[in-house]
This record gives sequence, C-alpha cells and structure tokens, in this order.
Amino acid sequence: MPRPTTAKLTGSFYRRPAVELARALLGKRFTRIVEGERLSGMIVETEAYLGEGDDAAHSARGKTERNATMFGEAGKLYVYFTYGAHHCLNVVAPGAGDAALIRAVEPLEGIDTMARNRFGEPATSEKDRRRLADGPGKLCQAYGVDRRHDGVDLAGDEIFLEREVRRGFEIVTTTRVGISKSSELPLRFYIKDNQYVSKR
DNA sequence: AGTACGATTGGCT
DNA sequence: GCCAATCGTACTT
Repeated sequence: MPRPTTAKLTGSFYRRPAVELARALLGKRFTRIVEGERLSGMIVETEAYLGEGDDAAHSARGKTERNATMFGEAGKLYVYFTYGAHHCLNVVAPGAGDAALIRAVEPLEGIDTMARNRFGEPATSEKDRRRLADGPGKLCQAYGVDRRHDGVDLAGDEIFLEREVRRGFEIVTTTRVGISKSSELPLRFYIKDNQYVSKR
C-alpha cells in the first residue's frame, strides 16, 4: 500500500455541525500554498456561528450578497471584510448559515513570508512571532487571504486543512469575542495554555 | 442618496 | 482600559 501523499482533510471532515466543526478544527494545520511556498499553522482558537438562534451570525437576517457563501456547501471558505480594514475567514458548516471562524493559529511554516505580509519584514523576536496570527484579521493578513478567496473549496489545492499537529490537548470554552448580540452563548473554543490564542 | 454599524486592530491614557 | 480609524454592506428615507 502506498502511503498517502497528502495529509489533506477530505470533504467528510466538514460534514458535522458548526460547534463540532469548530472544536474539530483545533490542533489541525491550516495551510495556504502561495507561489510554491507553504504557509501553515496550527489552529488554536475558533468560534462557531449558527444559522438558527444566533443573532451575532452574519446569516441571522437572511442570505445577502455578502454572506451567500455561508448558505452554500460545507467545506468552503467564507471570507468577509470588516471595519474598513480587516478580513476574517470561516469554514462553512452544513446547514443554512452555519460556520466556524478561525481566530488564531500558531505559525509553523512560511513564518518569514507571514511576517513580511504583516510587518513588511521578517519576524525576529519570539514576541513578534506570537503576534503574527493571534487574531482573525491578523491571520488573514499573514496568509494573504482576502475577499478573492471567499467561496474557495478547501478540498482544492491552494487553501486546505491537514491532519492534526497535536492531539490530547484540553479545550477551553468561553463566550465569543467582539459581538454585541447573543454574547452569552458559549461558542468560542481554544487550546488551553496555548500562547498564540488572541485573548486570555 | 444618506446613515449606522461592525465576528478588529493598534496606539495612547 | 479606552478609543479612533476606515469603508463595504445593509437598511432607511
């Protein structure tokens, strides 16, 4: 038997409810290949957004041009632009308007490129490396992901997820960051004690 | 056509 | 801890 040539996660990985998907993303490798270079990091923080009973979700008031991807196929990337400056990326879950926001990764490959994308120069200090992708907007900037990538299929060969970097960690559950509605719902998840999580 | 508001970030008090 | 920046989107007039 030839061993698998890729650790890429397949379509079935994404066919689970948004909360389960958000939790399952933790510890996986998020990878983008740009001009032949691998940019990758371990996902350390996520949030779930629900199509029903969640007023914080972009999908809460129905399908629009902006959020249409959230109502499409599971396993696609939903990328949106906000605050006139930042992009955020989600993995679409099954259902109608369900998704998991990736909030932070621990950079693993292509760190100098990520640093140039973020700061215009390679990262030097450990402190700089920690700030590369410890937030949803920073993560998109580090990977060079923007609205052009909205709707990209994660089963494709540019942006995808790979099997876990780590297992056996403890998952902390909290309320979500930066929302005013449905702020009481426990839909944020992160790897306990990981230094690359956006907020303690 | 006008307006209100962000699933954020970075800088300053 | 507080707050301004900045502009696309959705919704109102």
